[in-house]
Amino acid sequence: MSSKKLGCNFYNQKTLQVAQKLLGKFLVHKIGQKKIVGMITETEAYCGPKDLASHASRGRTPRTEIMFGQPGYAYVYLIYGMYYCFNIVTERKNYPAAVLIRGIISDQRGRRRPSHSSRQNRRVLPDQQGLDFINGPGKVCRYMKIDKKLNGLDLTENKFWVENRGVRIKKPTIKKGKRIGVDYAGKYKDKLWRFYIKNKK
DNA sequence: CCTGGGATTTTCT
DNA sequence: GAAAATCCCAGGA
Repeated sequence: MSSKKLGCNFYNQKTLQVAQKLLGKFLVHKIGQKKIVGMITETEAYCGPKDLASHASRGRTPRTEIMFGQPGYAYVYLIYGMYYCFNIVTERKNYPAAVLIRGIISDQRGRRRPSHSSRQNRRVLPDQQGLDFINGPGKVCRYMKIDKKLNGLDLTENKFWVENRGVRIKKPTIKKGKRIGVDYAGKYKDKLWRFYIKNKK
């Protein structure tokens, strides 16, 4: 079985590298006896203190402190009052960088979404192969049951991690695009720092 | 196809 | 007090 949890060394590489290498890796969240699993299909890189799209570009704040920490930790924040976004901290301590997980595929067909405010009990629509495509950082967190309690968690421990199951994404199947929702970021807004697997978006 | 607005709360100014 | 690394739905063309 080639199923190996990614360690600190993996995350301590250039963020643009980590963002691409995370495609095809599996996110695992263990809750009691159960695991929620999804294969990562879309990521975005947030690279260093000068990246105006990054929360860390305005320096250390209570929220962004984790981005300045060790690689391999979870950075989870709430946006628009109702959605969480999950990132993985990359690169060395004191260099603020992270990869946002924007999309996954799950093989757990027909799961009900966790109830959420007034919108309850809607199903994730499976495709013909019985896979659930989950596109968007807010939906990834809803599906994986990621919330602020996981902020600051060490992803090399045994609660929430990323593992390699031997899926290899060939270079030509990795597509690049502009990051989403960062029009305010000046010359950084058009960087092609979003990565996704061809035909899995 | 497109545009616009509501939900809801943390964060920074 | 405004904006935010979002999502969903309604309405018009």
